[in-house]
Amino acid sequence: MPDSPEPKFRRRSDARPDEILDAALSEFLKNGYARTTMDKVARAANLSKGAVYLYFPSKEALLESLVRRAVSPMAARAVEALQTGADHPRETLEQILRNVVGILGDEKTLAVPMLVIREAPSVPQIAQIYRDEVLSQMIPALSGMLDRARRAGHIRDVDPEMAVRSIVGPILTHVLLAKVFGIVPDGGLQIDRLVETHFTILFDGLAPREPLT
Amino acid sequence: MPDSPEPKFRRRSDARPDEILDAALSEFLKNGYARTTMDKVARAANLSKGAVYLYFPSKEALLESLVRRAVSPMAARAVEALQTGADHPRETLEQILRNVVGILGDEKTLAVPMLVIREAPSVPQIAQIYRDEVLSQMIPALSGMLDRARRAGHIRDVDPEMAVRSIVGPILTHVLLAKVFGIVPDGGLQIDRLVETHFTILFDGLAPREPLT
Amino acid sequence: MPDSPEPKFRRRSDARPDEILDAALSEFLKNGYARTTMDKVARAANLSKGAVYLYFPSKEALLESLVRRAVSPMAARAVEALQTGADHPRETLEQILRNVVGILGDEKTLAVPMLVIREAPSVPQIAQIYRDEVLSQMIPALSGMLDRARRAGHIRDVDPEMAVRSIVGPILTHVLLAKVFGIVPDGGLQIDRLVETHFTILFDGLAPREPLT
Amino acid sequence: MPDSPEPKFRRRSDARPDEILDAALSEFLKNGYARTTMDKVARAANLSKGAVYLYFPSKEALLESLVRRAVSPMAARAVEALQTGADHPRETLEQILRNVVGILGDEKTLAVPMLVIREAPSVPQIAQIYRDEVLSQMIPALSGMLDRARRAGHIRDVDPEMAVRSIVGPILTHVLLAKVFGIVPDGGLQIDRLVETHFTILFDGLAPREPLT
DNA sequence: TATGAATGAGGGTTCATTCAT
DNA sequence: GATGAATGAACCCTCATTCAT
Repeated sequence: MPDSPEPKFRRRSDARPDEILDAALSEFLKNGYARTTMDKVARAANLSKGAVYLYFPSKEALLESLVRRAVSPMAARAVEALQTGADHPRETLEQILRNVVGILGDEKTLAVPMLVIREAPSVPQIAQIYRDEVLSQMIPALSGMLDRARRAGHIRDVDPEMAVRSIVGPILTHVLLAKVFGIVPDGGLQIDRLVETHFTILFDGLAPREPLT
Repeated sequence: MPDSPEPKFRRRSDARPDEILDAALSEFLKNGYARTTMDKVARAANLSKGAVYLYFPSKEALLESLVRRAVSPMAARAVEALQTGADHPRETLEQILRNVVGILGDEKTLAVPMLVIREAPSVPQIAQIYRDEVLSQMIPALSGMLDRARRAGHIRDVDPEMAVRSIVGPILTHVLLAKVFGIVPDGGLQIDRLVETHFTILFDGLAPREPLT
Repeated sequence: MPDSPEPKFRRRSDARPDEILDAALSEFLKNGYARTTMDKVARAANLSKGAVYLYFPSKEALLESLVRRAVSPMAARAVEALQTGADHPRETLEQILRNVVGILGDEKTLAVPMLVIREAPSVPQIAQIYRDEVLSQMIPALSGMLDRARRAGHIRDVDPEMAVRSIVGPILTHVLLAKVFGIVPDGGLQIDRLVETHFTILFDGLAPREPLT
Repeated sequence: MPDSPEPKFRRRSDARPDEILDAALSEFLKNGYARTTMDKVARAANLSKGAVYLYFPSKEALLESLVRRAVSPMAARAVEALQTGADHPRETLEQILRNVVGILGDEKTLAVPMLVIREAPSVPQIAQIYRDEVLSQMIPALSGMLDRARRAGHIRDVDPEMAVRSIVGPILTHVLLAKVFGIVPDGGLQIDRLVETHFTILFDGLAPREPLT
């Protein structure tokens, strides 16, 4: 990126807002929303503090835009998940989880949910956005699918609403342990190992085939 | 007008620090660490702003102490879990999870982990404390127990380290959905419904006894 | 005021708010409300910026308090004016005007109305306060008195509401010319000369006793 | 999409500065000088922010030019007033006051003096301009005329310099009450009613022809 | 021990002004 | 001439921390 000698004024970047959001996301993740100054965000985007306000009216708007930007593709995935393999059992779930796992590989996509979890209590709007745009679509899609699978006899008779927690919980936990507490298995995140174990348990349970106890 | 109906001799008590921590926890929970002023904490503890500094040298020390205080009993439970039902399978896990679930009912105990998750990235000490004092004991205890159970043939051949995520994940997720996003099943948290479903899946899996696929 | 060596913390001045208001008034008059920074006000009151906010929640509150403080004694005078010499003519007016003129001598009392005139368009509250607390009492009092005097035959048949403008107008103009434009008669404000001329014209008019034209 | 219905050849006109001044005046009136941004002025003149700086070097220059522009015709009127009705009494004054009253009807002409009164203390230049170009001509003209009238026996023996305050004061007051405080007689400004009362008092005084007191 | 007035270092935001295009 | 993105200096206000009492 060899700008000749620090061009003081870059020109017409329609990309500006996105650049700023990227910078903001990175800074917010590093120190949290409250501890991040607009100046830091600006500098991370190679801009002056004032310039950020040409694109976003406030710090909160920055956070909100950040979430909104990430939410659209997620909503799309949710709808997709809803429409695919209607009442197939294992394959559908596997596909959905592969999707979810794909997210984990992409730092930037993962970053937003992490941010939302952290900041939701102080900035309820973003919790609401996330809930309305992502969760309120994803969760019913999942539990709906589980319910259909259950009625079709593909899975056992479980409470679909709660079963959803069993499906996403282990993965969420794995990520939280790693990102928040730095608890990572030897040799990296090892998502594959996680997913394999998760699936084994999810479908077949821990109990041996011939119940012992 | 020194309020006469107040207890006659002011307890110069050693309870002061604890009262302050209680107040701090309650305020931090309401608005998050960053948005809570020392003055609010002080007033919630029926003290003046300056007095808080007689017991804690800084706001961050308050947070750290808060975590440290909550961590001791948790560590104890972890050790306990480690020692009880050595290699029994289902019963031990059930007992442990009942323990965990007990925590969920207690707002105050739950509050600290929530706080840690939120503030960990900006205040690495508390993440460290929590990891060292709680997680680093609890997780190996769990996975060790799983490993023993596996070797004894009580459970199937799964990766113990990952299986831990499957055990606590659904519960953690349930709580996060509720506390962060306000996603609560009709009729309240319904921990019992959660646990029942969780156990069914955890031990027996989703797949019907006579595998279909 | 010999403070030994700059006592960093002065103690418990119930006079603080008044000191701050005095400082604010002086600064506002010098440069106008908008151009005066809170820091300047604070320094003029020998305080730090933050300390001002212990007494007044905002810059606007400062201005408003300023006006309110000045308005109370004025309202009192208005009531007084209303009650004195019911329908006497010349003497009453003379007394009232002497009152008004007394104000002109006191820089601090005069300062507030000047401030209000300047800032009213940008801070409508203070215009409202001044109108409600002072003018709405003073003007009807004056015109009421004129009306009674007229009915009693003590003055000629003039429109009382408009005549009020003729009574206070010359004095207000004299002050505005001096304070705003620096147009002062040789030898100072010379209020006496003003009042004498004003009264001559007010009661007897410019026209010679035996009309010439 | 260069708006086609717009006039075909953009007037690169010399009218630009005047348009900008018109816009500035209108905006300054609405919110005061300090609260008006250059951007608002520019937009009100259908220009970009930067373009305003092609015509005026600073915001203050805008204000100063505004005053200067308004001052020329006023000075002309003053001179006119000075030369017409040399030593006639009532008629001359009446004519002059009609002139002044004419100004009151024109919001735009009135606006500048109002602006000057507000901003004078912080922008001494404009006070000076106004004083030098308008008041320093108008006041001596008036008092000179009064002096001549007095010596000719057309009016009584009053101090001409102070009598000037009696002439313009009531009108100025009427306008200030209305514009600053919103104190307007029922049914509008009613300048005619004001002038009639003012003249009656100015020439004949309040006292009954046969003095009572 | 306890108070709370006071400090002072920012933080978010605004806006006059500049300048590459 | 004209634009509008960009700057940067303040400004208002907050709040953790200090300290005389």
